[in-house]
Amino acid sequence: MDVFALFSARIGNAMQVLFPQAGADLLARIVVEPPRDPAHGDLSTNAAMVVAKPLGMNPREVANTLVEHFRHDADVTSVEVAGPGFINFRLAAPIWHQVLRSIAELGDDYGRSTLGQGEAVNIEYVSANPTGPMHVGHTRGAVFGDTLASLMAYSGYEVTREYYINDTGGQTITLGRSALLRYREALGETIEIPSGFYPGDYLIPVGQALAAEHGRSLLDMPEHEAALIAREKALAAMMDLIRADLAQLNIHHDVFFSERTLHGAGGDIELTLAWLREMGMIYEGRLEAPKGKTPDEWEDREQTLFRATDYGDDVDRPLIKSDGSYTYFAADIAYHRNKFLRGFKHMINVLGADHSGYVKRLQAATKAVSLNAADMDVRICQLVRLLKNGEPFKMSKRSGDLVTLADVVEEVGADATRFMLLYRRNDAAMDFDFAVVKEQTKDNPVFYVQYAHARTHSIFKTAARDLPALDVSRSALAAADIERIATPAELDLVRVLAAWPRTVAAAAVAHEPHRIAFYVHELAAAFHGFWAKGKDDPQLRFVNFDDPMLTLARLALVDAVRQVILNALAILGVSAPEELS
RNA sequence: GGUCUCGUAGCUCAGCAGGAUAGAGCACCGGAUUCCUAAUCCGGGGGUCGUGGGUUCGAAUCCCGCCGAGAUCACCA
Repeated sequence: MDVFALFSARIGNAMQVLFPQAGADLLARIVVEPPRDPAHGDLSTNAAMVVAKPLGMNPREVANTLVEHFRHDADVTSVEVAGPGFINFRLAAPIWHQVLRSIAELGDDYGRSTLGQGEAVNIEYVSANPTGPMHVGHTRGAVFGDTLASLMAYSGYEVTREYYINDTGGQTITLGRSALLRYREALGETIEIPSGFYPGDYLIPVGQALAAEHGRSLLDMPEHEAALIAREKALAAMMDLIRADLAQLNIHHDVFFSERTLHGAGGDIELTLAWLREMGMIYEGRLEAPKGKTPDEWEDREQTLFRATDYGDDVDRPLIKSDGSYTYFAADIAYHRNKFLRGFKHMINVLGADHSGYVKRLQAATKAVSLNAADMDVRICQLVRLLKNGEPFKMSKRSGDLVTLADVVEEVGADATRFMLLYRRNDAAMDFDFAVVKEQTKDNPVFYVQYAHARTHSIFKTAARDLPALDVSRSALAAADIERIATPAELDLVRVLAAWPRTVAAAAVAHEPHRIAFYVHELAAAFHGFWAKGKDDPQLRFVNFDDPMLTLARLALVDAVRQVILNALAILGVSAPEELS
């Protein structure tokens, strides 16, 4: 149950009855939300202010009419007009008790919704080039995309997690040639790796595998042929490497889409270009050189262009290179048409900061190939600056100067990595300080939240120790006399729990998983705060020797907190240990 | 030069599809431990929300100009 949704509906209905002259579009602007200042009550609505002016009425007059309507509502203890025309509600205890029952009943599903109405969403993230292990730069987008996918799935969307493999083009040839050098090395030659090649150690096993499989036979064929064989081996090995890296953060994709399958005669690129041509979205023309910074090798030539400007892009985009092959973007248009034809009307791409210039053309492509039937949201993850005690930090174990994802996970663990990366908005650059992340104090939000969860379990242990006769099974908790939850401090905690469904829905709509991280931190704080009240006032302790029934009711509250923390951490992909060592 | 993102307390950041006196953590100051894990809690000081306009009953939030920081700019993927 979502109290805000409940009252939003009730207030909407009341307004419709009381002010039939107000249109549906006007009523849609009414918001029911928790006031920023808790002193103003539990719920607040702007209904009167929204409606007043268009109806030529005084806001307070409208408000008073609505207040009269709710004055005798049993679920409302007080309702009053405030400020310029806000209406503040204070809800009766039974409403909060219903929230607790609802959490117990729904369990893992408390917060789950049908917001997405089962619509298919394709979320593409990571899509790192298969030329080496994952580095930190990829990690933020990987965690963000994975969590967004979980969030959307939890909110009723049919989510497909997709990875686009760039397994064609010049860099893959370079990869093949680099692997070939390692092959020679495996055969006993002393090699030197020229600049422009991939120098990382991670290609050594690929060279060894090639030697084991082919003996010396690759040496007898032309380099470019041997490189193609080496390329296949290397690509497969790199994808295995990347999958293993992602698995360390519990990130998995449903679909690995190979760019290569788009190419070739009768392939998607060819079909898409033919279709675009038919639709008049392609023409032959010239582009102006970019102003300010003219590339050295700029060549003014007539080329095949996609009318991206018709769909909001800044310039039209080339589709065919001077050597006759397709541009990367041509493949990307075909790829997004492929997504659309697979039934996705909602697409989300998670990209790194270096792709910010790519957003408009991607959206243009999506609009064009779907004839405006699909939407594309591009979430840019800004840079992560690695620090150690405030100093810029570099580690390198596996690949040149880069800090790898595996390095980070090894250093701070998967939970901390995920949580810290999610405890920021995606579109702001962030610092990631290893020293802080490794700390096990309240300065570290991961441990703060996990500790709150562990504490809920610890309370149950205490209860079992101190009141061994008390039945605290699931069914006993469900039958607890929940009305005993009545002090203001307890109800404040329930209020935080009540905000969970609303928080999830808002985060899903906005595509902002960080809100989940902030919420669960807030819930942990509310819980720790209530726990500490038991120090000053033993009556507020969860476990009360003299009153087993009150204890049981309080344990039901603790269980609800446990459940909601668990639900939030599940979306974030962070584990919820029952005790911290 | 174009485009995109960001600019909120000394520091790191929230601010929920414009709302009522702008919040949290760190740091700083002062408290709480015979008692459910002090891995925690309570209190205090500290901000012209970069800046100037505009829209609105109402702007940190939306629009425009300017200043500053970062990213990016055909034929790489």
